[in-house]
Amino acid sequence: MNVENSKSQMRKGMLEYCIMLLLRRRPSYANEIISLLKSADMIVVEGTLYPLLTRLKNDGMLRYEWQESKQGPPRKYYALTEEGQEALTQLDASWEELAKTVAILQSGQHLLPHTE
Amino acid sequence: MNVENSKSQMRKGMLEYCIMLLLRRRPSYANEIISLLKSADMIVVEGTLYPLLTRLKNDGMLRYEWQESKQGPPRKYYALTEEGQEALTQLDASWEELAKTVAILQSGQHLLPHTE
DNA sequence: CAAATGAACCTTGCAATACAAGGTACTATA
DNA sequence: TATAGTACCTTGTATTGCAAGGTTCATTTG
Repeated sequence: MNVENSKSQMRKGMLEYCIMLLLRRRPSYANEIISLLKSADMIVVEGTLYPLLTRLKNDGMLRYEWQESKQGPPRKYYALTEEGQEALTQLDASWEELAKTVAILQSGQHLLPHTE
Repeated sequence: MNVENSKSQMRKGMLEYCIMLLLRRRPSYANEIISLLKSADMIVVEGTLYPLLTRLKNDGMLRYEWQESKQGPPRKYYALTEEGQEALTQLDASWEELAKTVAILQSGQHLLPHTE
């Protein structure tokens, strides 16, 4: 992921950002991520999440580790890499900017001098 | 546009919202919208904007009106319809929610009780 | 007055991606 | 041993942002 592109990505979706925020706290596996996001009122489904996790892993943002579970099959725990942590820091900044932009648009300060 | 769908849309892009925010202030035409968004640090290009305006118009959110210009060809001024204004109010609320969700995720309050 | 420039409009094709739907494998329980 | 539950993943479709290219009209310039 390059940072130039991040604002563009952010326009499309907050999802990557939200998932990385989750993983900043602690490693997690797909079904847990879905539950956690649901508990934060953000809906995600498997068909969205799996490709996204793979994408982030291929971009070097995440790595995973198989871990046995006491109930059911083993789980693939994803965690942020060093690179992922740095990227996330930049996404934090992008989110700040985006929120600021929206605030400006909401307040109407975007008005240009009347050039007519 | 149905409101059920709006949060989903918002995940993908803030663009519709931002454009409707602009038009809440006053009617505007495509090139001006691009300039205004640029001045608010949000990049949009023609190939994105025209289809989007058409979509919003077809959904009943916008209407337009031709207006002569002192320089160059006439301009198509877009404005929010009644319905568009109502939808925008709901988008305001969706944005609130999204921002709150992000805040929760940033703070780590999303952690579920450890079910192991 | 012809040509170039600029400002407005719009369309087409591509790539990314969210989601619905469906599929596989392992574990535990009935 | 069959069913349910939990985990993994893939495929196909629809949306949509964007790059690139195209048209029209008015003004300016050669």
